[in-house]
Amino acid sequence: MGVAERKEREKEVLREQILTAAKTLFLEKGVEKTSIRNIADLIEYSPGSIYHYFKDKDEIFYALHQGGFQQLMAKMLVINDLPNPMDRLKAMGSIYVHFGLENPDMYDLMFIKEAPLDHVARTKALQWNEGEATFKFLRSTLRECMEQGYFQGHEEETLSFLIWSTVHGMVSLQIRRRCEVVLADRQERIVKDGLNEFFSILDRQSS
Amino acid sequence: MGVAERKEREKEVLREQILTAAKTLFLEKGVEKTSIRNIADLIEYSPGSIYHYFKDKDEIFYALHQGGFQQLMAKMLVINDLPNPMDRLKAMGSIYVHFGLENPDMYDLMFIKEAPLDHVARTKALQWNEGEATFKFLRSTLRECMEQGYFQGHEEETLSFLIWSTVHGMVSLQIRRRCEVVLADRQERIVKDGLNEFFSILDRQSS
DNA sequence: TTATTTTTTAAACACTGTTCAATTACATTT
DNA sequence: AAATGTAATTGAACAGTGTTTAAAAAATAA
Repeated sequence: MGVAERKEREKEVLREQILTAAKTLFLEKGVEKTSIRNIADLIEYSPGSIYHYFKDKDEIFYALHQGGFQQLMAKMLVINDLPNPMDRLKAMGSIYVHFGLENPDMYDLMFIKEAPLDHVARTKALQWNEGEATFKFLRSTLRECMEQGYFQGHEEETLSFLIWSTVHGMVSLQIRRRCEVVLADRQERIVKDGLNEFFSILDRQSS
Repeated sequence: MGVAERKEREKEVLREQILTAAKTLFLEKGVEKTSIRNIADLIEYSPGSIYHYFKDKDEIFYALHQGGFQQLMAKMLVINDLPNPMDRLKAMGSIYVHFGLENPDMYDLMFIKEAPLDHVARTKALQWNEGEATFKFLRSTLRECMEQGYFQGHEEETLSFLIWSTVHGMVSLQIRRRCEVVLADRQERIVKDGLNEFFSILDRQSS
């Protein structure tokens, strides 16, 4: 009687096909220009059939953004090698910024676009788990830094938010093309240079 | 023979009507949900007529974003009262953040949305003048701070970008609903609290 | 008045996300 | 093997989008 299980698996296969097609199109054209009909064309199904696997377009891009968080988290895990928490904190910053610069569309979806958060808001009950897990990771690293005497007089959660904001700010200004304000020959390097300035400030935050 | 001038004025009046209608709709529904047909309905013209005054939708929202920069710049000018450049720098940060929190849709248009920069890119020759003027204002304030001994060992343009990124990061994470990661009762205050943590770090950057 | 230019319009084009009744495919029961 | 019931799939339709264009209307100039 394994037929129900088999059908369940087949359903999962098609769900993955939809996501793969969506990701392919999204990475070459962006979210807005990836239509349900485009996705349907690519997997050779009718547009309506997509709606048997996802309740709307936002849910598709929510699922893609989840994949992005898995990618980012996998990269983050290598910092566990570093014994010094301050080194870990800076490594997290580097990984985060590089992920954003190398995967601008995925970063955009994860941290700028409205679609994933719209989906979270509609399917109430849960919060934005993906962001929460990443933020907790930053918080715990910062806590260890504070235990070693860094950032005295600061509040852990607020300072975590401030640090996240700094790296997010740089990456998102770059992705959304607001770096035109700096000299043309600097635009390529401004985020990496900014990150190093940030590190030198962080280093000075010990007692 | 002032007829050409009169017609020029009349054309300008209608242009302003379009912008006023666009701003009204945009502030209550956002950019994406403000359609050319909506705007046309509001000013009681046909949709096609809009295109005699603006070459496309992006140009309309570019014009609105210009208005936002005028608003922000007007608020910024009051800092000239402060004699201490470090006070001015912090006041700029406060004004910037408060502007973003009080005018989230306009901030979004100015610093996050693609539309205005798409228009800048299409009408080549010029860069993003609005952003550039604001950035220069920050740079000159920071330069004065550095002349007074703050931020030694830092590079002016890069540090300006870093500071801008920090405040932009906080505001944009809030506007795009990524602040759900902090405790619910903190979400209202997290940006203002973060700004204060930032100020305390800035204060420590003197020799 | 006629001619010319400018402004305005309605219709069309090629799209979009989403819904839904009807059809097809498949598994279970008789 | 035939009939039944369920799940998957489809095509058409709905109500919208930005934009273009030929034609009409209005305003100005001759």
